[in-house]
Amino acid sequence: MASATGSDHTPSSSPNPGSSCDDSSRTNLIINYLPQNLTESELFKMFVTIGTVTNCKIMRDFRTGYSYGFGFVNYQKADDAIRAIQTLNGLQIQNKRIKVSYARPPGEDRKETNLYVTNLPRDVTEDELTNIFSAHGNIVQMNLLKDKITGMPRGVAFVRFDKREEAMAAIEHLNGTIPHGRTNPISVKIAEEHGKQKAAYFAGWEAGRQQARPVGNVGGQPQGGMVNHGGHGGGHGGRSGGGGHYNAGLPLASRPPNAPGFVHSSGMGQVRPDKGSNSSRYNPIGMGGGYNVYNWN
DNA sequence: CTTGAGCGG
Repeated sequence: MASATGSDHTPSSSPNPGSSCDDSSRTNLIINYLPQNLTESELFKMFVTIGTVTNCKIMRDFRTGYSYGFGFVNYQKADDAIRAIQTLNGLQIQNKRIKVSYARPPGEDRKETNLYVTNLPRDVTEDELTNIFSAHGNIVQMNLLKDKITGMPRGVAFVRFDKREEAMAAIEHLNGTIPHGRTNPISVKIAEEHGKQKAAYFAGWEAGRQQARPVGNVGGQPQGGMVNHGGHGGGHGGRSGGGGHYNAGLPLASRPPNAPGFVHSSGMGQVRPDKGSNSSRYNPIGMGGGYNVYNWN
């Protein structure tokens, strides 16, 4: 590497820019921390500035259309994917800072990588958490929960690993153990994911609450109103992955906040406070090599 | 008792 010969180190080197070369592992990207209101059309518009996009998808709840805040973009050329990471990773969009990194190869186990950690010392820091958990794998994301009212740390955290085996190793080695210099053992287990359902339900409830009084329906089905907005761009310019249906005509959550008749519940409404972007959170960005842990900047 | 949104079609 160090030899300073002319060295045009074209990595992937495209011998035939028109045939085969289907390294989906080098062209497929996952985009994290998308703003809730971002549409696939807007996502596509951003990434097509780099190169030809063959697929663009934002993951949503099936029933409500509520965005999960991440999506996929597949490029035709691997070089464009690299440039997209270099150019768009960490870009601030509205109240979020998106992350652009390679998507995982198919077939890999990507479930159960998120850990729910409780009974932590109240004064634990992200640094300390990182030190403890990184011994068992690549920490991809971390979130120290704080009390909503007092703002004080709750001794609860989420730690997401890259691979499931790493998460399992962390459980094996850390669950029930006492952190150095402490007296209480911490609890480490797989995080439940019912939060998705809750958010989806909440979005559906929020969407339907303005057109029918919650008389007997409180807690019932979201009963949305077939809004079906969504910037259906239609084709996204080029063959943007045939699957471009946004949820198949279901109650949508993407309701304009200023829509007529929209009641902004002043007490608790707010589908998502959004917590002021990702400011004080550990959000390492994977660049280059794959989905490794890197830092912002 | 578990966040915001890190892996689909």
